[in-house]
Amino acid sequence: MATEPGAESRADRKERTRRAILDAALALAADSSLVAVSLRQVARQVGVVPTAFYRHFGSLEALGLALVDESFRSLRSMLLDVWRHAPEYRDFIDGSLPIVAQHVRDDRAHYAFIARERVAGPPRVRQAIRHEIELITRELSTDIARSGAAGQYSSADIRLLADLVVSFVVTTAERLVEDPAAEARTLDEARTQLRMLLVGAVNWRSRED
Amino acid sequence: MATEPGAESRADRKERTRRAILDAALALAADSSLVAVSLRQVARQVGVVPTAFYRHFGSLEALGLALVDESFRSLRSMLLDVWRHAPEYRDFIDGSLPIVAQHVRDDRAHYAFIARERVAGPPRVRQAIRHEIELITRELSTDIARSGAAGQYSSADIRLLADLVVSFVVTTAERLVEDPAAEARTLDEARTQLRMLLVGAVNWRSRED
DNA sequence: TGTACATCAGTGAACGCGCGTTCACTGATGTAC
DNA sequence: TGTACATCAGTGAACGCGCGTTCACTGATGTAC
Repeated sequence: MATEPGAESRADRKERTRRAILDAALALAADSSLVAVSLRQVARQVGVVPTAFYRHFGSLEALGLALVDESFRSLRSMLLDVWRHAPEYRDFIDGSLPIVAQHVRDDRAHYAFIARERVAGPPRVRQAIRHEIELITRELSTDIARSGAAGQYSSADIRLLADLVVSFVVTTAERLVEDPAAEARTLDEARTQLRMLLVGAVNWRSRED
Repeated sequence: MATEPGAESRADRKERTRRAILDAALALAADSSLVAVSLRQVARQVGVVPTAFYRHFGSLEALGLALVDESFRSLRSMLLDVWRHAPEYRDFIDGSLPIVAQHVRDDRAHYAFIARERVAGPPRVRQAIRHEIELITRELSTDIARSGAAGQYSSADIRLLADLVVSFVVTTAERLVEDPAAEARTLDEARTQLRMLLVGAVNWRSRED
C-alpha cells in the first residue's frame, strides 16, 4: 500500500492508544488509588471497547508497572536537573526548590502517583516503587559523598542523610500535588524546613568525639 | 425476662459485632486500601449476612471515619505516653523511640491505616486524617513552645519544626509497620536521623543575625 | 412471678449493575511478489 | 504499479460473579404491668 506522507502508521496509532490508556489510568487513579481503577473505566475513558485493552497490556498490574516506570523517569529527570544547575547556585536550597516546583507542576500526575501508590497501590506496584526509591536514595548518597559536602560522615550515615532528604522531597512533592494553590507557601515552608534539616547535617558528627 | 448473671446482654452482643466489623475492615484494608474493601467482604469475614452491616454503620464511609477516630486515639495515646515519660529521659531521643516502637507494635493496624488512607483513602477519610494530623502538629507546637526548648524560634518556625517531626514520626511508623522484622535497624536509623534533624533545629536561627 | 407486647440484631431472597475475561469477528494497514 | 495474502488494533456478544441496597421476615432479648 502507498503510504501518504502525512498519514499515521498503524504503529503510530497503536502508540497513541497506549498513551491514552496510560493517561486515563493516571487520571482515574488520582481519585483514590490504582486498586480502585477498573479495566472498563479505563477503556471507557479512552473510547475503546474493553477488550482492546489487552492489545496493549496483559493486565492492570502490567499497566501499573508501566506507570511506575514513567513516573520515576520524571523523578530522575528532576534530580538530574537539580544536580545539573547546582554549580550556579549561590545557595543550594534556594536554587533547587524552584526546580523541584517546576517539575512537580509539569508532571503532577506522576508525583501524585508515586506518593499514593507507594503505600496504597497493588502489591507489585508498591514493591516496584519502594525498589525505585531505594535506588534513588543510593544514587543521592553517591552524589553527596562525591561532592565532599559531608566529609566527616561515615558512608552509612551519608545514606541516612540521603534517605532523610529523599523522604522530605517526596513529602514536599505530595503537598505540592495536594494543594497546588498553596505552592508559594509550601515552597517557603519547605525551604525553611530543609534549612533546619541541613544545618543539622552540617553540625552533626558521625561519631561521638 | 430474668437475666442470668454471666449472660451477655443484647447491647453487649451488638458492641461485639461492631468491634468485629471494625477489625475486619482494618484487616481487609491492609491488603491495599479501604477503597478496595467491600461491604460484603467485611460481612463475610465477620460471619454475618451483608445486610446486618447496616445495623452498625450507615455506609462504608461512616465505618472509615470511625476507623480514623480510633486510629488517632492510638496515636494520641502514643504522644501522651512519650510526653509523660519525658522528664525521666537523660536523652529525649533515646528515651522516646522505644515508646514509639512499643505503640506501633501494639496498634500496628492503626498506624498502617493512617499512613495508607492519608493518601489513598476515600476522599472524606483522607480529609479527616489530614485534619487530625493538622491538630496534632498544632498540639506538638504548643508543647515545644511551652517546654522552652526552642526559645529563639518564631511561632511560625516552631510550627514548621513540629511539622518536620510529625512527618518524620509518621514515616518511621510506616516503616516499622512495613517491615516488622527490621524493627531494631529501623529504630537505630531513626535515632540517628532524628538526631541529625534536631541538631539542625538547635543550631538554626529563626532570623538571619 | 407470669404474661403480653415492643424492640431490634441478624436473616434471606431478590434486584439491577459493572466487573474481567473468552471468543470469533472485521476491516484497514502492511508486505511479498 | 497491481494483486493476493498476512497482520493485528479494535469490535461486540456472551459468560459467570461479586457488588450495594431494598424489603419483608424471624425470633431472642428486653420491658410494662
